[in-house]
Amino acid sequence: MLKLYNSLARELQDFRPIEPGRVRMYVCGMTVYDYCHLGHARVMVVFDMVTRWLRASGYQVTYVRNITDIDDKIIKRAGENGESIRALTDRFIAFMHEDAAALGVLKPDAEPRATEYVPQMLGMIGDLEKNGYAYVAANRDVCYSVRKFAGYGKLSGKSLEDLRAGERVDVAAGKQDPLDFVLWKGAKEAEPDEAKWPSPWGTGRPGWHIECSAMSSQLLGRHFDIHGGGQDLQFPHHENEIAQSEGAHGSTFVNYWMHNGFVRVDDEKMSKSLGNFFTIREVLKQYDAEVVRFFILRAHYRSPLNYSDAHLDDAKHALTRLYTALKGFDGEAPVDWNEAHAQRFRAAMDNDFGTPEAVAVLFDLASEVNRTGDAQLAAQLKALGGVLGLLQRPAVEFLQAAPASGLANEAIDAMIVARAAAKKAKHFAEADRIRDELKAAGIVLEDGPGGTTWRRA
RNA sequence: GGCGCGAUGGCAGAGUGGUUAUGCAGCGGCCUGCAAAGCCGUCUACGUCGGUUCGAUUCCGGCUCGCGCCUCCA
Repeated sequence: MLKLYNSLARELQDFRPIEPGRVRMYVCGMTVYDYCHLGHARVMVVFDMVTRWLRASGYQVTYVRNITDIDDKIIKRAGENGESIRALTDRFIAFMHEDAAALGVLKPDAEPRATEYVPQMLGMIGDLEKNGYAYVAANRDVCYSVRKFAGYGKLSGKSLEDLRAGERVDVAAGKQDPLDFVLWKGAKEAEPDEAKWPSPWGTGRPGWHIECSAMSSQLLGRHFDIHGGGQDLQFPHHENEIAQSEGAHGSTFVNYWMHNGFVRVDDEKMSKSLGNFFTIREVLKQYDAEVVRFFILRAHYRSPLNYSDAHLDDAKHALTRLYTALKGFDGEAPVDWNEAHAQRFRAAMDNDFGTPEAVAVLFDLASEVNRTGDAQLAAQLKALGGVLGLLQRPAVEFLQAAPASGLANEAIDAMIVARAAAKKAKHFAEADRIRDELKAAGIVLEDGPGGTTWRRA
């Protein structure tokens, strides 16, 4: 039985889908006006892992991850670049897909773009108005009246009073309550036509939160199983989603809320506003994408994850150990779930997606493979790694994966041949010289019974 | 100020009321021409003060420190 930590209840709960055998999950994706950074990588990898584990557990999963392609920052950036909003967002969606693919993230079942669901959002705002939750503010924005929604604060654990006490934002013109948020933003003269849609409340564009309420109910139904995203979305974004969806539909929105922890740099949250972020493609110039995925999965999804070169190097060495164990085995087989390691793996994953422990099982399995040379266990190792989206390449390909600049394979092979000749002639000084030369170039030699193999350090 | 999370060995990072996490790094040994890889063995732990208990790193409370949210942010 899968247990997961439900942010809404703030406790570990047994997972029971609404419909037996079927899971419907929605995750808040990216706002596409810039490259994805490591924080985005974490969300993508974490919920990819969740999807894979649910599927491995026999569920039929429908996974939706949205794309926010209209908001203040997008309008601003497109203006700065002198390009259309569509051109800007299309470009960064393509980059996002490249990054996701590199990290072994499978495509969600649907990736709705906000701009394609404006009619559904308007319908929902209409329902909210009808139900008494929405009002038109003095500045023509349509706002949500949080005090009308009895459950406001249930996800973030905040009360309206607490929130008001810490108020540090200027109250937008015309809001009845500082915490009210915008459902529909009235159009500004200076904004491009591309950012304007007609509506019963005048020309404008959607507020940020309404898209997720509209798209999730459209694609998954009004009531679905899991809603995920980064911890920073818990408040106000997800709190507002609940207020909108439950206010409009009058029924429960989501059963389980999952929030992944932040990626940090020097013990501080990596974020756009702090400017301390590394883009995925920046990191991938230096590290193999699978190392980055492994680095993310080696920590529990709710824990903070500190980024540094030293930690990535550590992850690389660790992953190298797993691939080294797999070297020389090319058999593949589906996971044998009756086998002892697989059972431990399952127990770890069923405990709130305990990937750190699941990865530890992989290492135990690797030791066993090294000790016994058992091909079946090697296949099991590869298959279990596959459940996490790891270890699927031929071992030699990973071990010899070439960095941007480095010695060509042919040159390495030639030097190994020369060294073998020197060794045969007992010219060990010459053999060692060649080995040292390769080592200086980042190539490590390993002499085995079947000859010499190499890998990149 | 309000709300919440966390503090584990040199580093990273799990977990558990009493028995080895795991990886990297270190040390000793085996293997090797010497190495590397691998194998065997091994050293560094559970912030602090109290409480509960036969027994607490694990449960409860105080304290200290760190982090997050309360503003766009995955």
